[in-house]
Amino acid sequence: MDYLTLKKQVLNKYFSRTNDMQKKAVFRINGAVLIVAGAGSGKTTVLCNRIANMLLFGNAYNSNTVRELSDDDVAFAQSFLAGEIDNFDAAERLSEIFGEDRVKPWNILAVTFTNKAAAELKERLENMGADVDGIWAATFHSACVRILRQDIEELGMGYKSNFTIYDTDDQLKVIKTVMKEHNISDKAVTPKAVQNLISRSKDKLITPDKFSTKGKNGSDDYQLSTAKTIYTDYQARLEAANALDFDDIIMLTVKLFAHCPDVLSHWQNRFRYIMVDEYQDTNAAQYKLVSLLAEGSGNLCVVGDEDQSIYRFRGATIENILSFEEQFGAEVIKLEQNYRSTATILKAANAVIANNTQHKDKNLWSDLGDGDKIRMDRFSTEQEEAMFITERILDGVKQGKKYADHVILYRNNAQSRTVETTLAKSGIPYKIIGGVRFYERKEIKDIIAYLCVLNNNYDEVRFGRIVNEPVRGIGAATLDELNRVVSGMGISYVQAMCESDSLPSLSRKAKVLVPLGETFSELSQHTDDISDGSLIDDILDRFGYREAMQRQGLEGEVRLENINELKSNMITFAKENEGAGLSEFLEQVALVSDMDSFEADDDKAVLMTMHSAKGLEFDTVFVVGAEENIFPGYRSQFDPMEIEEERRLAYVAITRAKRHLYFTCAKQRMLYGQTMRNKVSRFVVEIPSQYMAYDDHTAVTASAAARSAEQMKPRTSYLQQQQRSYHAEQREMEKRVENVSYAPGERVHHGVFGDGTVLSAKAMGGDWLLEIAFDDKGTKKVAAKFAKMTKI
DNA sequence: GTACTCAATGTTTTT
DNA sequence: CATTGAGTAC
Repeated sequence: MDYLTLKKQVLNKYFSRTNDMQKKAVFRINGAVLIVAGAGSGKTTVLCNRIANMLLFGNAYNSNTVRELSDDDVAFAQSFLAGEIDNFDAAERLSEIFGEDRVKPWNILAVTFTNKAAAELKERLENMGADVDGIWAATFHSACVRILRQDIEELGMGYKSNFTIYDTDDQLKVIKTVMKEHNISDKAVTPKAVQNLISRSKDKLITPDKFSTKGKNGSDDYQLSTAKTIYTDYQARLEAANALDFDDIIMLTVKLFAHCPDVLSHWQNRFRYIMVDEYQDTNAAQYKLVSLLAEGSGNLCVVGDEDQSIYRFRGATIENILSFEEQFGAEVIKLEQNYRSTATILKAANAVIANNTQHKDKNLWSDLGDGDKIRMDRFSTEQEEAMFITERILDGVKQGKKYADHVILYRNNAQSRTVETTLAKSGIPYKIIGGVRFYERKEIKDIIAYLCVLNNNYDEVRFGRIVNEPVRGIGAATLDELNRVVSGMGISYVQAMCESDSLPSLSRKAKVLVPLGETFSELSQHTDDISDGSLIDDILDRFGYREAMQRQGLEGEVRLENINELKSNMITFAKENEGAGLSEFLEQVALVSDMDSFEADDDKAVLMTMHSAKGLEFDTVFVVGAEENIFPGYRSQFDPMEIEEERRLAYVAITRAKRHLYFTCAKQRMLYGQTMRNKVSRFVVEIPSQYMAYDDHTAVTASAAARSAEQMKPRTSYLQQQQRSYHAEQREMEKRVENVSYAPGERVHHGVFGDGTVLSAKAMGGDWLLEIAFDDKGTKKVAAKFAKMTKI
C-alpha cells in the first residue's frame, strides 16, 4: 500500500467516531471555517477531535508529501488499522509517523462560553492522549483577563496589572454614587437603565466620549445626555480604583490590541489557531477582538448555531454568525445530523424555529425513531402543575430512570419556588442551578471585599462595603472624607487610614482608623500565599468579623459555615493552580458562574432556567409556564425581534430533550404576588398537532367517578380552540401587514398612546417596526400589527 | 452614628 | 413576593 493511502486510512480510522461532515471539520484546520452545528450534532466531539488532529497530525490529511516508512512503522500502522492498538496508546507513535506541521499546544486558543466547557474540553483532550500543556481553553473574559494581567500597563492609562474586577452590584454602587454627586434623581433615570446603557455601549466599543446623546429623532435626548455624564464619571472612577467591569475586560483588550501593535503581534504570534465556540452569542467587541487576533494567521474557526442565540439582551449580535462566511471568506461546514433527540422532538423544534425571519434554512434530522409525542398539559393552578411534574418524575424513576434524567426548565428564576416546594414535599432529590448564588451571599461578598482591598488598596467600592462591617463607628461622613482624601492626594485607603492622625479632617477618628489601616497594611503583605486559607481566618479574627457573626447566633453560624466553604474553595484553588496568589483567586471568583459547578453525576432532578440549559441534554424535559406573558415574556410581546429571541430560547429548550418533552401551563397562576391568567404559549401552538398530545386537566372535577368518565373523552377542546384562534389571528395579521405600509412623516393612531407621527418604519419579522413621536406620550417603538395601529 | 421598622418598589435572562 | 430604601427613634 502506498504512503498516502495508508496515511488516509490511519487518519480516518483514528477519527472513525466522527461522521463524514464532522471529519471535514476535523481535517480542515487552516483558514477561516464556519461550523454550523445544529443542536445535538456533536459539536464538542468535533472541537475536541479537531484540536487533537492539529496537535497529533497537523495538516497531514490534506498534504500530498510522500514519506519513506520503515517496515516497523508500516507494521505499527497496520496493527492499528486492524484494531489491535487503541487510539490512546497509538497516538504518540502515529503522530511521529504521519504528523506534518503539527501545531504546538501553546499556539491554540479555544474560546468557550463557560469555564466549565473549557475544563471539559481540556479533559477530553487529555483522555485522547494529546499533550494539552499550554493550550488556552478559556472564556472570552478569562482569556482577556490573562492578557490584561500581562499587558494592561502598556495602555498607559491608570490601570495596573493587579486590577480588580467589578461585578454588576459594584457597578450599580458606583453609578449611584456618581448620580448622587451630580444630583441626578434616580426617578428621572434609573441606575439600572444607566448600567444597561453603559454595558451595551461597551459591547459596541463605544467609549464615554463617543457616546451619542442624540435620541431617535436626531435631537439631544435628556436621558442619554444624563447617561453620558454618568458614564464619563463612572469610567474615571473605575480607572482610579484600578477596577474593570465585565465589559471593560473585553473592551480594554481590544483597545490594547488596537493601540499597541507590538502587543497585538505578540499575541497574534502566540495564537496561530483560534477557535470560538457558541459564536452566535458573541457581541461586537468580541467580534473585533477575534478579528484582530486572527488577522495574523488567518486560522479562525467558529462554531455555532444562529437558532440558539439567546443572549441578545446582553449585546450578542446574531449578525456575527450570519455574516461570518462573507466577512472572512470562510468555508462553511454544516452538521445536520442530531444524535440526541427523537425525530418527533426535532421536527417540533424545526417547526417552531421556522417562524423566525432571522434564520437560515437547515435540515436537522435524527435517525433515533419517532418516539413519544410531545405533551402539553394544562392545569388550574401552578401547584397542580408542579404536582403533575412530581408524579411524572416518580413514575419515571419507577420505570428505571434516574432523578437526574429529569430537568425542569423555566423562563425566570421566580418560577422555581412552587416546583421546589412540591418536589421537597414528595421527597424527590433536586438541585437548583442559578437563583441566589453562593458568591452573592452577603457574608461571602464581605469577605471577598476584604480580600479585594488587601489585594488592591485603592478599591473604592469594596472598601466602602466593609469599612464599617462589622460596625466600628465609621459612618457616611467619615467615609466621604476618606474618599475625598484618597482621590485628592492620590494615596490608597490603607495609607489614608494609617496617616489619619496627621490629617485634620480625619484626626477625630484616628483612634479607630489608624489600627484598622495598620491591620490592612499588615495583612496586605501576606497575599502571596493562600494555600492554607489562613488569610480568611486572619480577616475573621483581626477585623472582628467572626465575633460579630457569633453574636448573631444561629444565622451567624450558617454564615461562618459559608465562609468556611469559601476558605476551602480557596485552598482547593491554590492546590489546583500552583503559584497562584490572591489576585488569581479573586479573578476566578469574579469570572466563575454557578453553571460551572453543575455536576451531572449526583442523582438529583434539576431545576434551572432555559438559558442555563444551553449545551446540556436530558432524557425528560419539562417546560413549565408555557404561557403568553411568561414565555414569551410580556416585555417581548411588542417587539418582533424580541419574540424571535424568545423563540430561539424555545428552540433551545425543546432540543434539550432526548426522548420525552412536556410543556405545562396553568389556567391561573401567582407570580410576583399577582394572579394572572394567560393563554397557552404561541410556541406550543406552533408545533404541528400531529407531534402533540394535549391534555387539559382543568376539566377534571374533584369526584373520582367524574374523573374517569372525563378521561374517556378527549379533553383537547380548549387547546384546539387556542390553536385555531391563534392561526386565524396570524392570517389576519399577515393580511394587515401585506396591505398596509408605513413611511416616515405619516400620522397614525394608537389605542393607548393616542396620535403621533411616524419617525421611522422598518419591515421586520413580518411586521412593521415603527418609531412614533406621540403627541403626548413621547417617542416609542411600536410593532404595528400587535399594537393595532391605524393611519389617520 | 446606629438600629430598627415599615413602606415602596420592581421585578428576565448572565459572562 | 422579597428585597431594598427611607424614615424614625435611640
